[in-house]
Amino acid sequence: MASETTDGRTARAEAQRERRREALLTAAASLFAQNGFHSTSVSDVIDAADVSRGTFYLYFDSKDGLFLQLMDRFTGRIMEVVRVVDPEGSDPTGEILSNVRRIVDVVFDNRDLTVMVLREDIGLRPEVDEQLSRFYGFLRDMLEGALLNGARCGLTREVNAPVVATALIGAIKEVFLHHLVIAPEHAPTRESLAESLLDFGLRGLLLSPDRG
Amino acid sequence: MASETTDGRTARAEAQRERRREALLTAAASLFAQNGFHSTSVSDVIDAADVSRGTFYLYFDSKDGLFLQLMDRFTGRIMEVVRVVDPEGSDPTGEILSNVRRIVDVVFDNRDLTVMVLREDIGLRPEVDEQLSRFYGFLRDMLEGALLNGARCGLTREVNAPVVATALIGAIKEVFLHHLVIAPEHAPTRESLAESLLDFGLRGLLLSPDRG
Amino acid sequence: MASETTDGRTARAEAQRERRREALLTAAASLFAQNGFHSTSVSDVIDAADVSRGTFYLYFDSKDGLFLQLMDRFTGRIMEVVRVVDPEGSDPTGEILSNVRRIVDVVFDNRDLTVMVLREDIGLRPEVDEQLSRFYGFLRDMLEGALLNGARCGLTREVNAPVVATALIGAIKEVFLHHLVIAPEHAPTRESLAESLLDFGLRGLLLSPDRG
Amino acid sequence: MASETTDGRTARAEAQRERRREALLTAAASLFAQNGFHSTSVSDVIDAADVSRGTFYLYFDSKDGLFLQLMDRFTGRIMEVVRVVDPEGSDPTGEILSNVRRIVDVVFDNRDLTVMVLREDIGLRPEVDEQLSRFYGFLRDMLEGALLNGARCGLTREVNAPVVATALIGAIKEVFLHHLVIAPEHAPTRESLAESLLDFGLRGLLLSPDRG
DNA sequence: CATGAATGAGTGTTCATTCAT
DNA sequence: AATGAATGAACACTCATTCAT
Repeated sequence: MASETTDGRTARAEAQRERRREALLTAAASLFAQNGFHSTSVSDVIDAADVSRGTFYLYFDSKDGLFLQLMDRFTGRIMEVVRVVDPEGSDPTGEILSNVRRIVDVVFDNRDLTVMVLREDIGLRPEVDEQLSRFYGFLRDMLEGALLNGARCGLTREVNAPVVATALIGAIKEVFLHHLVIAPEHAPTRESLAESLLDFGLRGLLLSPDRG
Repeated sequence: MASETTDGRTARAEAQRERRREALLTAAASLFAQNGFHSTSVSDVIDAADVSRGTFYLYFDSKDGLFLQLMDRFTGRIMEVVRVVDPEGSDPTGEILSNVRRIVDVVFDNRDLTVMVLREDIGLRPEVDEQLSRFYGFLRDMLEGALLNGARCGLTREVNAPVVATALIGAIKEVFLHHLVIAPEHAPTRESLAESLLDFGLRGLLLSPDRG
Repeated sequence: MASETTDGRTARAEAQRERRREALLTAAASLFAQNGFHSTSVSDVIDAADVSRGTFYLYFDSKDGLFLQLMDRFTGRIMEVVRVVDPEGSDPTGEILSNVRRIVDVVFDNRDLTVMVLREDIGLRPEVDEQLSRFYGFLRDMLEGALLNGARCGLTREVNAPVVATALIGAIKEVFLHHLVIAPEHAPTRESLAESLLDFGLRGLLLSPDRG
Repeated sequence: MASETTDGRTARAEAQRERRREALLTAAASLFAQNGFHSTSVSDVIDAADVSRGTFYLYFDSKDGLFLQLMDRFTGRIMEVVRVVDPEGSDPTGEILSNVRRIVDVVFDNRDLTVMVLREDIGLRPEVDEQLSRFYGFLRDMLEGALLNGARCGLTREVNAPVVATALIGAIKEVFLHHLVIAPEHAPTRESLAESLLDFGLRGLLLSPDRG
């Protein structure tokens, strides 16, 4: 009985802890996305989450630590939904489209996280860098692999895979950033966005590749 | 004679001024590129330029003013070098390649400025925003115009011009950022970089455009 | 019990806060009185109050805000103590004397505040101005009203009320400033000061009013 | 001849010097009057006088030195026009009125200087203090003497001379300050101002001195 | 576990004064 | 004599982090 009560208490406390934690993360994501990391103070975050100053540091090591956890969430969710495409499978471009669609879904369902990460620059703080490098490295490897596979199977042209992979990542980032931050009022539907991205990436612009 | 002496003195003073100014701009560009705007203090800049605190404010209104001037330099140099492409001219893709080559030249000759600008986020400080918006707006207009013209002349496929223009800008930014910051040791030659960019942008990835 | 403990803690914390606050206000009043607003830096104040830099801004918005609060204290205490004089009452000059005595008391009990306010000039900082205007406006209205009432009842001569009210204020200010700052060693007693002020204000200098 | 030429040059140079000096003094008086000593920078002064930075320090030791010279001008002009009143002369109150009129004239003819001095507080900078003390001491002595003389001759009542002298000075200062700074639009004529001051000072407010 | 008062290093900026030309 | 570029100490203020309660 006593232990059950204690468990009950512990459970309630645990739930409370989780709620607080989530409140802080959500508030921070929103603020970081809206005003950037530097312009968001710990005060802003604890005010928005309605949590005391000291409590903040019970949940996170530092402002940087909070940011890293948020970034972790985002990169994790993206990496979860990206699947290796088998170029010799029955429908490789369909698989690519599925990947893009799933990414678009994660992005649209985590706007604040996305904007926050897209805004963060590489090369400034070591820990952030390390994580972002891992993330973009993962994406780049995925894309490079697909490009090489595609070329090997005669599906795609032979291209400078590292450059093109980087370019594709940049293209995707910019399109998302544009529609989430700069001109959110003109945001297309998820489906049309996914198709435009794919269309652009796969087919390029020339009417016939032989004319260039 | 007297006036010549005076002129000589004035000219020498003027030259000295210009040297100081340049020292400050160069030092600042390097620091902003390396550590970002927020992590670079005025103290860092004046230490690097070996100039006193007060002198800094003789040359620039504020830290923001300095940043804006640097950004101006970069955006100005890029915009100087981009020419409208006539899709009905004798060699439109050649003209595009020339544009890309000139941009690559400006970027490689102004690494610090490039990195500094590429790192700067839109949506945080109004004055910076305004200028960046103008810059990217200019690029986007240029690209959209080219896409529409190309489509009208039957040179390129009809695409969602705004999205594709945005994607192209992102692709270019990421490639530059990657080669200047993330993996400078793997930087390709200017020429191969220009060609890869063009190749990617114009031709896409699929072997035949009909296969998508 | 638990709540009592909590209350006790809260109360103790509250008292500590109030002590700090008072230390800052007192230190600042003394420094402002002695060296003036401009020559007193925030560093001076926090050194005198033995408080850290950040703590200062926990209690006051700004150096200006601190000054305004001090001014508020003084003007408030004076205005609390001034009563409208009924010229048709049984002893109007007695009531005036009471007012003067009460003012003298506030002044002598708040030397630093008095000196600080008397030294502050109108016409330089808007917020200070506003408050000083209200204060002197209050005094002027009081005096003008008394002069007009007095004249209506045949108690005083008809005078240029606005000018005379201003002159009386100046007279009082100068006398206080003189005795508090310039020659504090010759300071008369409160009583004799009050009487001299009144004597001067009410009766003027001529032996007989008919001789001027 | 040569010496005449030199003299001519010297004279011209001297005149030029004097003109510059005057330009600086005039500009400074205006700025000090309008914005106060602390809010007026050396830059403001040299801009207004159209003189270079270095030149300023050829004419004045420091910003403080400039202020002292201006104060000197004002106190000198006032002290020049104040004459000792002979209480046993044929028209002592007439002489007092003449004094007041002359002071009013100096004040109205040197508004900037007057405002500047009236705004300056005693007790902050030693050199300014010394001079202001001399000035107000002079006025006070003058007034105290007159009061004692007047009382001795049976012209005025016996009053607490030091207090009343101080009060009179304060009254005059406040009235001038009020009409020059706070409400210049309601400024009375010189004559009516002089009369109001005198009327107030000499006759006080009570209808009959016996009724108080 | 939760609190919020306290901290102090650090920020961008100003300005009276100096001095080489 | 005249200039104006250069100086650097000083300023008001911020904010991530700590810790006694």
